[in-house]
Amino acid sequence: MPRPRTFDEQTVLEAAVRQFRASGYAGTSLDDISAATGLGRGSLYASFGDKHTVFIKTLHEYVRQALIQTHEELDGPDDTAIDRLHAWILSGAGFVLRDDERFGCMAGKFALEVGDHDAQAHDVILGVFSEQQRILTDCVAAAQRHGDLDPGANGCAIGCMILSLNRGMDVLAKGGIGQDALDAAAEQAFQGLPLTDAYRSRG
Amino acid sequence: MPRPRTFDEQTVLEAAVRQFRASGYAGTSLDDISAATGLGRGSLYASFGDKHTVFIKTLHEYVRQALIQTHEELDGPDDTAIDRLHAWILSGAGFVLRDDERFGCMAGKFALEVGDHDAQAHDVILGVFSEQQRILTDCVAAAQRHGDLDPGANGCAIGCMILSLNRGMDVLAKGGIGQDALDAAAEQAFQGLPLTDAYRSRG
DNA sequence: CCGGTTCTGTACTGCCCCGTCAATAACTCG
DNA sequence: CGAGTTATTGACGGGGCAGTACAGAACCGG
Repeated sequence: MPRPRTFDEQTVLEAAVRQFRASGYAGTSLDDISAATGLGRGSLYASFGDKHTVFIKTLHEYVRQALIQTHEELDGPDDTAIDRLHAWILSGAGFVLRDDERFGCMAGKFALEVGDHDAQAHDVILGVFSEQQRILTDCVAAAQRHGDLDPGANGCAIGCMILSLNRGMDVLAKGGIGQDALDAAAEQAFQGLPLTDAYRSRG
Repeated sequence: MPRPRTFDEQTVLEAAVRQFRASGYAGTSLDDISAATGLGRGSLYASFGDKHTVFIKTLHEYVRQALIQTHEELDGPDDTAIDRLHAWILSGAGFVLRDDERFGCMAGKFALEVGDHDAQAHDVILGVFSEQQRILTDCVAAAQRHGDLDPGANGCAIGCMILSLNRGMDVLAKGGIGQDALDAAAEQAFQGLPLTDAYRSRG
């Protein structure tokens, strides 16, 4: 009975994510989204609502994928938890540069652009930051259980510190600070964790 | 002979800085700037050029003031260098919240918004980040001279790490992460510096 | 008091943008 | 094969935007 859609909702959202990440919220017009997704303006409105609704949906889509990725990178057995943390900290340095299209973290970008005056976006962004911090804290706890990190350390503070560092590296990388400096800073931060003698003598 | 200006260039630039920080580049119209500064559009064009020129000038103005402030906070005698570093790291946590108008670092904001496709802005931003990193590195060196930090440590990496952490805290604070968590993360980062036994036993 | 020079405000133009609407196309069930 | 339902397209209107142009106001030396 009904005419079927000719587009895949997921694909459209991913294109919209790229567009918003490239141009920001205020800098992206509906025509841009229309061009990026291949959908006409009418179809966009019919299927996704107005510009702000599209934006929130793309933000949700990004968060969904980002959290999947963060889980993949940090969840795992206790005995390699410290290695996962190490890799994650270092990866932050090259995140912007490795990324195919040189985007940084979308949540970070929009925390600064619309975090103040867009309550819906703020909620989504706070959600992803909180969850990433939680995943990091879990990974720290795993490393503590395995005896690689001081069991008396404040895992929550360490998680927040690592997350903060990663977001900051996005900013500096976008600002033009070189990868060498960021790599050295990341390694410095890792060495500053309360690593146990057991880990240091082994590593 | 000529009719004198009724505005102070500095004051106008400061108002423009506030406006751009509040709304971003794409989100700020010339009417917004006109309203914020009290100048008509004609005066703006005659005195400051077009929108992008105004923006670059405001960015320069911000950078000028930010670097003055960073010098004030970090320059000083060797024996209190470690305390200045400590205070600076902790202050990053409350930067956004302490700030009267809850802005974060302007350079960080625009590194993410226009860093990719605005070469002039990129240069200014890279300049302030590089200089802040240098000031931090100098302060680290001072603390090393005084025996509070391991003299073998890589001061440049530490400076970059601290700067990265500060920019990241702006992002997380804007994203809604609470000040308590950020304070704890900042203290964690400071304790992770290669502090000497001499400092720890004293402090 | 007056003229020249500079500043200031407003009105204007052309463009883009958001959101909507009506007409058209595609599909499936009967 | 036709009718009803839904997707899609392209065009339209109201509004805001950047940048310009022009007329008037303010000032100061003579």
